[in-house]
Amino acid sequence: MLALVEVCHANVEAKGRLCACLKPRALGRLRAIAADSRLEVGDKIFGPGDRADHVYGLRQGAVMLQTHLTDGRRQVLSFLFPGDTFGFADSAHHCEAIALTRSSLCEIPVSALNDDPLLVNRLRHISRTWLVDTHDQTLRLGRMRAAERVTDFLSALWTRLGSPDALPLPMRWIDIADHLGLRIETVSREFSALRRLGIIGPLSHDCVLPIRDGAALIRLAPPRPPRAAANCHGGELADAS
Amino acid sequence: MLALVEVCHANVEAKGRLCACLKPRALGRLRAIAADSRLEVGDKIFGPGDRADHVYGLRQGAVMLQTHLTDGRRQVLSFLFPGDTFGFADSAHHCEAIALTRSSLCEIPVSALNDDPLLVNRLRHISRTWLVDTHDQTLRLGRMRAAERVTDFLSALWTRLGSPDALPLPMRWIDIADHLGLRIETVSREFSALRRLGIIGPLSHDCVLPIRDGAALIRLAPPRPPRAAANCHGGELADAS
DNA sequence: CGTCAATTTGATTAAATTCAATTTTCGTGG
DNA sequence: CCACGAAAATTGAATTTAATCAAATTGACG
Repeated sequence: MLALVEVCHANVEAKGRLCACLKPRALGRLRAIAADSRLEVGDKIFGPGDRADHVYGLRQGAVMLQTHLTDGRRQVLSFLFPGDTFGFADSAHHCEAIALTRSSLCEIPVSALNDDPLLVNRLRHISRTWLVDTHDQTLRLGRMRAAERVTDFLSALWTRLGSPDALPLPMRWIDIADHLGLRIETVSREFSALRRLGIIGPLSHDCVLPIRDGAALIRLAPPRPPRAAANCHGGELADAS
Repeated sequence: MLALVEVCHANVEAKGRLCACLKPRALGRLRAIAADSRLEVGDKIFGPGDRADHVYGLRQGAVMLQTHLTDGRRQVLSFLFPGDTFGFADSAHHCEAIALTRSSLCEIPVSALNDDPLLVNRLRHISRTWLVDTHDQTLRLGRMRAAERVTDFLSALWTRLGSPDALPLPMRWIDIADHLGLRIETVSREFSALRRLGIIGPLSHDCVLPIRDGAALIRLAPPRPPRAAANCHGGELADAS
């Protein structure tokens, strides 16, 4: 089964497709060492303190990363979708990874990743993408108001998933609230406002949000300065192939 | 001149000391390819869109990383101190690096870093440290109130610099405000409150903040679950030496 | 159909921002 | 060395935003 190839086509702007840009031979090696696993809703993939000896590629479903304060306050660090690669950490993980839906992922032992220079480069690229992404989130939390956080979150996700007609939102409001530094009520109010404006439709039974006016969604999010186009085939990857 | 060795001893918990854990031979190689540069207050090291062909080790002084929205709102992503390594990015930088004080740093061409597997590992370790750090900041912005952000920021910095009697704060209030997602007035009020409690002293002329009661500072910051001790000599570095 | 959980909506409150002065600090030049 | 002006920091209201409190509504599921 060509699982890893499927992953490659899963979504255009995934937070790192491990197998992207790999030549057939390297892809074959990767396929040989990757193990499959299936998850039910709420399953924990790893938690803080767990030994970080694998990286994970999300094939189907959705996952979130989160941390807690000891008093229970929670921050959802990010939502992961098919194609995303995660689990980067030193000896131990510092956050928790939870399946939002029934999911399937492939686990790759980090030891195996050190052998192939192409993969090492690929991983480096992915972890840099992660850093940029996290900085985006920092800006969102630090300098945007509630309505902006919601529209920016939605428009970023919409763009990342390739501007589809409907956005999968497999998480609950409370998860979005804990991601955006807001309360459930505020998230609900902002979604209601967007619905009233005709920008989004009502969330369907199967947790899919119709995007009625993507352009307006992007217009409502605070604009960032144009970013140089990141080319997956360029940069440090070139000199390794 | 043993600049990179100096860097190594600069501070205990730096956001990555590139030369840490290097054997003499590798250190020699690194020293051979590193270039020095000196910066004045406000100097830009790189900006968004600039080609990311070097990584930087801060030897003396202080630097901040920041991003902007087009309407001018700013987020200070992090403050860097001697020993910190920065500049990780794909082909282009996505944020701006500005010298807070007269500084000196060493520039290392990324091309040179790919040769030594020990350095590659070291860089991987550092960029993971970065990710953890950024996630800490996400939690701070997303789930802490103003007073907590300030005490958590100060106590983290205090710990990172080795619990000194006085903390160097070479940035202006506006920079701290833009880092913590607050306004200058709020930052000022919180510092005043801590001063009234006798936890900190008045900021001295040379931008040094006396820490009168570090234990109280840490007690006021919202506690995080205990984190597994990260050992610089352990983890993935072991299998490369 | 009834129950429980999640969401939505409204009213009130608390927190931080904004606005508005002052005060302090710092650099410059007399 | 001191005076002056500009910039930064402090402090005090007033205002705004989002949180909190409190129902009411919707929806999933047995």
